[in-house]
Amino acid sequence: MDSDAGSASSRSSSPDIAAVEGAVGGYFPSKMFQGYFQDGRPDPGALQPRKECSMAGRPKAKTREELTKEDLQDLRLKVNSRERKRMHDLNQAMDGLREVMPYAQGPSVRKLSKISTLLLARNYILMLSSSLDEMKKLVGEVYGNGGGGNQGHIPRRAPVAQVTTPQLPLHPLAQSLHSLMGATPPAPPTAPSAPASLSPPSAPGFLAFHSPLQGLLKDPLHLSSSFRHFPGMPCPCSLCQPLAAPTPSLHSLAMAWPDATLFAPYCATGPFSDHQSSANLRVSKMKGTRGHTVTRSRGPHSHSGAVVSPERPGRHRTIAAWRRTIGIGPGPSCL
DNA sequence: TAGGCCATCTGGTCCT
DNA sequence: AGGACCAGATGGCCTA
Repeated sequence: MDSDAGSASSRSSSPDIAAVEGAVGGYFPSKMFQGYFQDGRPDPGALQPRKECSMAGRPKAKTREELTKEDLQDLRLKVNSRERKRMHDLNQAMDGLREVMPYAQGPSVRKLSKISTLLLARNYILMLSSSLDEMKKLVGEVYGNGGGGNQGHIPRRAPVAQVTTPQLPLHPLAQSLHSLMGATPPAPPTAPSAPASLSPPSAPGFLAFHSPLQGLLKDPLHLSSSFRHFPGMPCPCSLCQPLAAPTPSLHSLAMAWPDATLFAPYCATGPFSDHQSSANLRVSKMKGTRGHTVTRSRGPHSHSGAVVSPERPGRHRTIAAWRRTIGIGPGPSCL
């Protein structure tokens, strides 16, 4: 019944999950890849002694033809176990990616599907890249033509949101930037900003989320104290209510729904272009059905049993259904 | 009930 | 030879 006979396999194709999780915030640091190469990859040196030992203490290994039915079964179980572990590691890496994605996370939120995670990650990277380029342009325009020897350094340490005060004529890009920054009200001088644990460590400041307190105050549904608020992400709080027409500006990047920005390429060309599941964002209110680790047998060959605790997906709700539930308007046409 | 998503098994291929 | 990787097949769970 136990198909996990090979669980003690010393080889792994995946990064050491403990090493990855031990990294700050579970983010994707170089540590991850260090862990991958140092801990996850096969270590010939570590294997060598065992091999020698086994060779010394045992008769010559059987050839394929010499393997008995039991031997073949054991081999098959070992292979199955390795494959299972490989897929589990892959899923854990996928979870690590989900953790840093700009999308609501919490016990009451359905996690992104694999394909959605990958597509969102891709578009998120593209969005950050374009935002960074725009930021560079903006900084260059603001400080590059001052001519008064101010080039090359920021004249004051105030946040950008304070730089763009009403007294100053705002460059259109600066206005967009201000809109972005304005999504997060200035914190009191002594009050700490949003906990770092709630922000992707590498996300630029202008992409930071609303503070948890603000989200709680603005969130009429009180979805969850751990509900993350991201600019541009589907969020029931009043700040995120306006639906902006999808334009390439920073402002729209901040205010548009993810399916209009991060998911736009997918909506246009992906398999979800037909109906409500376009964004394939699942939201669940079913506590207890998500994130649980259960043991069950599945698949046509589950005769071997002991299928290793796969994570069971909870109830699925498309983002369209989620919108209906929380009473916000329809999204872009792709939905 | 259909479709989407998922986990698992399995056999083949490639690499060390 | 053994392991990693891959893709196909299969069946379960869930939502619309």
